[in-house]
Amino acid sequence: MQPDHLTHRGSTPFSFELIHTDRQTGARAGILHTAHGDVPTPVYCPVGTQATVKSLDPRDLAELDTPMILGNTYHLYLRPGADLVERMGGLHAFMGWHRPILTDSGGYQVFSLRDLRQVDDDGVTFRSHIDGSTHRFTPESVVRIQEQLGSDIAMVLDECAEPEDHAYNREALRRTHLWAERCLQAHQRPDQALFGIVQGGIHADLRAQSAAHLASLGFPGYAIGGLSVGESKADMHRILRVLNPIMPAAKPRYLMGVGSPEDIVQCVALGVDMFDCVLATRLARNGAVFTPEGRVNLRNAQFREDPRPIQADCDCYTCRSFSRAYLRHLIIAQEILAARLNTIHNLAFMLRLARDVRQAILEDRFSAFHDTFLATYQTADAHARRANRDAFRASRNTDA
RNA sequence: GGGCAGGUACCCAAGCGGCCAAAGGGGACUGACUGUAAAUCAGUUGGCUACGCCUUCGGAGGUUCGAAUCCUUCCCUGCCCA
Repeated sequence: MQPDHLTHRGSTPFSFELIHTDRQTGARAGILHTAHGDVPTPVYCPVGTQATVKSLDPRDLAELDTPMILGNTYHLYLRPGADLVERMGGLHAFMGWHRPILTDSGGYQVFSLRDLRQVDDDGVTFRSHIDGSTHRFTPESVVRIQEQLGSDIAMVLDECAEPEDHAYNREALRRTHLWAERCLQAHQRPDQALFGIVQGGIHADLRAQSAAHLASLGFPGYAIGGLSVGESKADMHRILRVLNPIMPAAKPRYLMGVGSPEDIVQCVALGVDMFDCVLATRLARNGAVFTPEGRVNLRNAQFREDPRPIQADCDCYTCRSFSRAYLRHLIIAQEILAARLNTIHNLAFMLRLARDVRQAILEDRFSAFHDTFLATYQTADAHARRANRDAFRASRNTDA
């Protein structure tokens, strides 16, 4: 369907081409060559956990020029089942998306579904969030499931931990390293890349140790997991600063589960090449949209009769066609179109941001881009927060 | 004209002597959301010179230490009978 994205490369279809490093910041621009086509980096990947980017279809994603999306091992294993997806021709064919797919291993569910699972050195046992049935995940089974799904990039099973507790993170790290080796051993599919995942919470010593150990195993790409799970931005940035100089420069760095628009800009400056995040799509479904001036909650009464599009200079279908007043109406009326139109805009915003960032890097002007973007975006954000805080205080004063 | 059932906050609706500024919905308003158990979740929703006071349960009057709750009367709504 997209011949331009089908660049097969024999038995080693995956590679990372580092094209340019920004002179001032060290931010990187490159290309991921995958079995289903090339992905320019830095890249932001929309999340399609259950073989769909919620509320959109592949045509929408193609129109947005989405380079790559995520799927999820845990969720697709439970429903509809990896065997079924395999019989249906693999995840790409099953969901009608023929560009690259990255699958998460279920490591995040170790964190998000922590009340429903038990971890031991050999793997993780989940009680299904759907029907309560018991399911065992091991490094080998997780690799096998992802091979059945046929994603272009698969992830090792890892233990995404609460970021604070040093002792627990050391244990989780030990297991994650054990599992990384076993995943590598088990992995067979030559048209699929398997990435390792650096863990270690907010602890620089553990992170350094993890990065070194995984590098010694020789993965084609490295993810940074266990961030943006409750720790402060300062901690997240500190850890990225620790990792930036010690992660293999020739391999892609994937910051899992991040982030917001400002996260993308800030973390690219700290050497990250790949991102994925549910934030854009989830916020969209809950009525919040991105603008260059910051996040806007379209439910707010101030937009009731606002004839403007979300963002005047945005070329997405939503901004070309609809007013804030209409979008607000759809949200308030709980119409499904609201989710779709808002999602289209938020993804357009994120994907454009990644493209703009990349262009700025290629032209050695990323530093200025970074400063300008954050000054505009964070100022608006700060204004909004201050206004909210004042309103909150005022309401407290009135109540008390 | 007679009989019956009703009139409670923005709407619907519980309460039927004190624990009632008044349950529960809805609506409205606000916030949160970062490898998706999320088209979800949380808070606010009479006023004020606020650890207390003022106004409010159709209107007016009364009983009572105390009334949304009991009594009288008037107004209004619905149904039934003339």
